[in-house]
Order: sequence, then C-alpha cells, then structure tokens
Amino acid sequence: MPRTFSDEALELLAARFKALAEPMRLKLLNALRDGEKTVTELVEETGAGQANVSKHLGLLYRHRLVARRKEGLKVYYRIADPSIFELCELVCDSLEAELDARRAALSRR
Amino acid sequence: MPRTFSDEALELLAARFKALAEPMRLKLLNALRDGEKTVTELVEETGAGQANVSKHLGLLYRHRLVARRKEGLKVYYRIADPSIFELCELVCDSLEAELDARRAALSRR
DNA sequence: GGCTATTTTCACTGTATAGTAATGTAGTGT
DNA sequence: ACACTACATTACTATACAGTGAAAATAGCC
Repeated sequence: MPRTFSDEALELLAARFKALAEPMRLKLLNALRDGEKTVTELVEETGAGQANVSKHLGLLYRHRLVARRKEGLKVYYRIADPSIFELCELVCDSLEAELDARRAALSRR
Repeated sequence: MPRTFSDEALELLAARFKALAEPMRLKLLNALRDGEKTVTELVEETGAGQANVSKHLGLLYRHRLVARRKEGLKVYYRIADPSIFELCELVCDSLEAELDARRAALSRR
C-alpha cells in the first residue's frame, strides 16, 4: 500500500536527497562509518580543503544526518541517521542492475 | 558487513541522488505509480510547463529511472526502477523520526 | 594578557541547472 | 501539400551552491 505524498512531503524528500547528492558529502558520511572523527581527521582522510569539509559537515548537521560533540578544541562528528547506509545499499543494488542491463544490451547487438 | 565505496561509486551514488533531488521529478515519478502516462497527462497532473516536464522526463530517462514507449504521437512514460519507492519510504520514515525528535526537543524546554 | 590550535564564517568565482518561451520535429488527418 | 497535435530541443535568465583563501570566532595553554 503506497504512501501518498503531499507536495510538502515531496519538498522534504527532495531536500534530503539533495543533501546526499554530493560525492564529497557521501565521502564524509562513509568516513564516519567506523566511528566519530574530528574535522581535521576528515580533512586528512578526504583530501579536501578544511573550509570545504566544515561547510559540508555543517550542512549535514543541519539536515540531522550527522551529530557533533565538542571536546576541548576539537569537534567530533558522527553519523546521526544510520538509515543513510541502507539507502546507499539500495541505490547501489539498483545501479549494479542498471549496469548489468547496459552491458547485456551492448553484447546483444 | 558494510560495502566499501570507491570514489567512482560515490560519484554514481551522488548522481542518482541528484536525479531524485528535485520535487518536480519526484512528483512525476509519484504520478507514474499507477501506471504509464503520456507527457500531456503528466503536464496536466503536475501543473508544470510542458517543456519543463519534458526536460525532467528526459533526465529521468537518461538515468534509467523511467522507460518510454512511443505510440503514434504520444509517448508513454513508466517507472523503470521500482526501488525508487522503497527509497522514498525509507527517507520518509527517517524524516518522520527527525520531526518527532525536533518536536520532542521543543516541548522539553 | 598574548599565543596557538581547531573550527566556523565570509567573500568571491565558477559551474550547474530549474523554469520558460520560442522553435524544431515527428506523426496524423484533411 | 497543409494544418494540427504531441513532444523534444534550444536559448535564455535567474538562482543555488561547490570550492577556495582569508578573516573571525572559540577554546585551551603559557
């Protein structure tokens, strides 16, 4: 039984997808899979600029996708919504199926 | 056991999320839940401009999220990847949980 | 108070894209 | 051939935002 989506619901849905629609943000989320990390650690791990990482983390935080904890000078970020990874798995499955289909379409001609 | 995501995988993932990160496109996909429809029908149902609908459908088509079938003058679009709706359900659940949390946070102070 | 380390914010540039109007294209009927 | 319909494409404007470097905030140390 499909849920019915109001216009506002669609806006919220789109906003969340938009928050996930950036490779850098996915990279950050992925880096947080094995536990909380500081901004500096994330900068090192991703190779991105520090201001850039901070901005992306801020956005993820506003979307409640990550949470943060301040300890002295450092700020530790962590995943706040583990359902993200289910999402990614689902999409990956679908992407693989799509690639398989394209491959099959190629070899068929 | 978490899947490991390469940089390319993250790009592909982000690209798919981006395709879903537009309320109008979600509206179109939602409108296609109950079966295939023509562009004109979708224009009427969404209230958007024809060129706009056509462009969005083209993008969804390139992403293999919808398929199309030409019959005379009309083009019938349909959902090509039903996993989209699982995605939306997942995100909606998460959004509801988030809203509940915010509500609770408000009443607590 | 200064001094350093960590993170955020600001100002800017470039790029991508949503929406729209006009034009193009293909099929249908006369 | 002409006109009409359905859809796609083009050209344009406006807006959003990623990335970057510099300045500003924040917190600990001497």
